[in-house]
Amino acid sequence: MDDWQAHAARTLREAGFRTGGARARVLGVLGAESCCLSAQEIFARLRAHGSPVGIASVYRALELLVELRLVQRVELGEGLARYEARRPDGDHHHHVVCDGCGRVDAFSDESLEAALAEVADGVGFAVDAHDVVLRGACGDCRG
Amino acid sequence: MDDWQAHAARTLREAGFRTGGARARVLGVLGAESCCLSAQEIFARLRAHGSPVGIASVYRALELLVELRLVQRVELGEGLARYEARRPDGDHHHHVVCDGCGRVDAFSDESLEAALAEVADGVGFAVDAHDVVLRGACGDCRG
DNA sequence: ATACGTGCAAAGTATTTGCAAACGG
DNA sequence: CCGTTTGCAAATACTTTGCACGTAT
Repeated sequence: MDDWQAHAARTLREAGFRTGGARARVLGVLGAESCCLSAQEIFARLRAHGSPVGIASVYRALELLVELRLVQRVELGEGLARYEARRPDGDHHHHVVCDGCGRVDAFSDESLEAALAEVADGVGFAVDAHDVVLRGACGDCRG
Repeated sequence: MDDWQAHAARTLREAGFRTGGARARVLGVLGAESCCLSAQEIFARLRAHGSPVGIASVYRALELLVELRLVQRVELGEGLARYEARRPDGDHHHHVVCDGCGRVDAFSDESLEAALAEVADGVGFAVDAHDVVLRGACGDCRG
């Protein structure tokens, strides 16, 4: 569970980046959370924790982590971006969003992944990531 | 091809909305375009065409059209929303985005849709829409 | 005539950028 | 030490809201 954080820190160092300070604290927050967080949420948690981190540093750290493929950027139709750790395997999932209350659940499915892999070969791009978002009404909001 | 525009106008009227003015002009732009446009792009086209439409009206029209399920809202990771006509059938597609140059292509795949339909039954939500975005390098940007 | 729609301008949020000070190696 | 990283504040960009005027029905 903490594996990812160590892996990410090592990858950063190997790529020539320093790891002290804000960058490491962002890693800490993302590593502790299983699902997607917004930049503002990460910022708020760090501040609540007493870290005098700046919002700009959070954005810069996230941008770098996405570039290094350590973090996945996700958009759920809220007009903001969310970020989550890209863990080695077994954890790959997608999201379903409630149009009524905004609730977000995660799901994963083998045959969906298989279909996606096949489609990726058909388009003319070298695909290295994908996102799926389902949209509808959750149990509480149906009626 | 123009079918959708007429269908949308009729749906609006039946739902009790008036169709003159900005609303109709937004329909015109969306109906003429096969792929996703941003609110700002729609606004720019109308202005270029000489229509003194306001950006707020474009956003309000799009919000309404999305609510009536006449338009699909799409996010491709650019930090803005895109919109495209929801045509009856045969036109359902998804997008693949180049991380290098931002180029967007469309694709569609039967077995992917089948997998999505099956997954939709498994989550606890009443799913009524889905989005898939593939991300990678286009032919020109690979190297 | 009257409620709905519209354009403009101002406000609100998320995100980016410039810069001097702080910091890691 | 020296270049990277950071926090702050200002700037951008997209989107929403308030309001008075115009318009379809």
